[in-house]
Amino acid sequence: MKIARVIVNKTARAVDRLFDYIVPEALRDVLQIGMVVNVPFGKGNTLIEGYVVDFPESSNVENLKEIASLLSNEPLFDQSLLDLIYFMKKRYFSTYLLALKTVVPYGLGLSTRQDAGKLLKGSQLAISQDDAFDVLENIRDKAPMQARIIELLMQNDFVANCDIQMILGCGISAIKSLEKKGVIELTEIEVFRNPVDYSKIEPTKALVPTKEQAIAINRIAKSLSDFHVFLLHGVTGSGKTEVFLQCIDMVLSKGQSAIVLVPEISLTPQMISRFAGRFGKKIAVLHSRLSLGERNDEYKRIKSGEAKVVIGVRSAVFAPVQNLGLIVMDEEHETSYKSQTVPAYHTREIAAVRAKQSGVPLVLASATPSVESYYKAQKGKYELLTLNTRAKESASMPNVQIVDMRRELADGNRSLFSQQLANEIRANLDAGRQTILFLNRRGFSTFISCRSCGYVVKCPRCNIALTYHKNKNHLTCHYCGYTQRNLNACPECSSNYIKHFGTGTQKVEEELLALFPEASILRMDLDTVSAKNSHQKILEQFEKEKIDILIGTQMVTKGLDFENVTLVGVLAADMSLNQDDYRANEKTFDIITQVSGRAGRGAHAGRAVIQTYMPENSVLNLACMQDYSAFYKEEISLRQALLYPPLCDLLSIVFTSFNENAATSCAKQFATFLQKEFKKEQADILGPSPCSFYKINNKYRKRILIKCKLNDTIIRTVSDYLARHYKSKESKFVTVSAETNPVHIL
DNA sequence: AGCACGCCGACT
DNA sequence: GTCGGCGTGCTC
Repeated sequence: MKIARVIVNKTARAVDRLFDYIVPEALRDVLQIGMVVNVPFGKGNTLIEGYVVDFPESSNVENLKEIASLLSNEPLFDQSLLDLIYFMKKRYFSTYLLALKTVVPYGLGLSTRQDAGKLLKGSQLAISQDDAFDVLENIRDKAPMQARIIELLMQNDFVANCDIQMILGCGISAIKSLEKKGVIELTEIEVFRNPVDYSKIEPTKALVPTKEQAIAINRIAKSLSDFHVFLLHGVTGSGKTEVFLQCIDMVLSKGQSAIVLVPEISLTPQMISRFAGRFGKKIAVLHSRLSLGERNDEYKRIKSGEAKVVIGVRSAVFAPVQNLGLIVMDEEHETSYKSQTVPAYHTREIAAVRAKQSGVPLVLASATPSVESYYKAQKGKYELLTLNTRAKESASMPNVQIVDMRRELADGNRSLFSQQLANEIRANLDAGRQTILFLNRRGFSTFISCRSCGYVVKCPRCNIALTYHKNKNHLTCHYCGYTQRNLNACPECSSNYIKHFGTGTQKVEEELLALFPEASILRMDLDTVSAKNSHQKILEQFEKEKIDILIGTQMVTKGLDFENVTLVGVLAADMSLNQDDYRANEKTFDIITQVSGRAGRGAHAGRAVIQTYMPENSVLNLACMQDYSAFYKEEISLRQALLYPPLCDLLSIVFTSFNENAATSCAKQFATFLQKEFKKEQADILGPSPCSFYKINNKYRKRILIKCKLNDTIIRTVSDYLARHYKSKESKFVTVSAETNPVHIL
């Protein structure tokens, strides 16, 4: 009797196990690991999807049920991706199913179709998720196909009509009748069609490498058939991309494939055309704006071996390439490489596992490497390759000045702009050059406070200061969306001195317009970058329409390369320096370096002005001098002294509950248990303490933070606890989640 | 997650 | 006496 072991398509942690089924006679020779089957499950023997992971000799379970049918002709994953699924389940405290769905995105096994045209017609829900649940219950029996369409739309905001028909095998009529009922609405959206427009691509040839580039290329070339991690540390403009291109070329000539990982924000048409120019139609592009059908098409091209160079964001690290020969990870320090949902994997770790599996090199690259990676390079775990000079000789490093804002205040200047920055902006306007103004901290909100009694207007659900939106004159909670009317008088002391406070990009824009009424100004922040492609459009507008000043948040720091920008202003460096996060220094160094690297890319000398209330701060000063290794030395000794990563791992365990006491007692119990359990381990157990955002959507959140070197014992102890918790009654009131090395400790 | 079993209150 | 509420427990 042949037995298949499967992961079942049930999200609950209670069924996070492998299940055995009898393989029917007809499938005995057909069934392979990675295939999708229908299996009877539970008391009602309802059919659900199962994913084959093993063919065990025997099973401990009696009365096995039989697989009902085969759903896919070819496997969704192979043994090495399966190993990755197991690795992720363990390392990131995930379930089998969530790990599987991360490695193998939805719909992969299904047939694909070609679609042409720039506008794609599709459907999206016209009702709320909650209402959708109600509708779902009402029509599930009467119109099962419509129910499945609603389910699909509840998981994906927008799905193209043709994709719905392809995935569910339905006709247009089911979609139309949902539209008639008002459950969905059909709209046309512009999608990133055929990711690459080859008609506009000019083929390019390899450039002659600089001395430093040649050394790096040769060194990587020598390790092409070994697992080896390189850290390519190259100053901005030093030509890292050319190094990748030439290494990939060598990989291709060996008949192998390469994966190139980039942060979402760097995956611009310019970036893509650079690879397309060199490798033509051998490239595949994977990013979040592809339609389901397009993603399927790209996966198919990758799987078949037609596409040999995969360029993509975080999730592209799972691309099912044939005969992997190299993985490149650009801007390796970027925090967007860390997933924020379960399994909260770090792309760098996954890339290392895959490179090791295939016995090929991994190249990490950055102008400001993460302290973790540089530490590993210092310890000899990674090999450091350095590019110190800019590839274009004409481009010089910018002149950076730090301005003391305390002095400005003492001199009676209470505006957001120091005298010096104002003068520089004026000079730039007169010279017809462009300026970028950078306000750290995304969405640093204009909160409302009373200057008479100190009362701050907060969200009644989340206890977070509400953000003032001037154009609508209302207050909004950026966590749960709670919105209320603006206040004229303080609810505490009735004073009229209740005003908005703090600095947002809107405020900067206002003050700037008052100072320079003739200047054309463009703002780029979360409010203006909401529509699809808008980020790119704003940048194009800035470049083409010769806008004088661009004001923005983090978004303006990346990938801008405009010849005519000769001045960059950082309005309040202190905001990022004073964040409550152990990486505040690292983030600040990164941002200031990137920002000052933006100026002076062309023939004209660039200037940067950094405004701060702590002008003597060494992080700021080292960033201005672009002295990474001095910064690293300082920072690593700090991390050493306080025991922070990379000298240990941080394990965050969050307890969430509607019942405050339940969250607290559950967290306390676990903390006590861990204290006992980890006596032999070198582990610091902090808390339980309230999360920085203690109350979100009426749920209370307590956290235990474990500082330790993650090892198998610690991982097992925590995941055993999670498993036990989800079997107990307590799990009904308290949800527990664990995350390794979170990016934000909120 | 779903589904069945089972043990209590309100009905023809 | 029975119908149905949802608390409890299991799923190869």
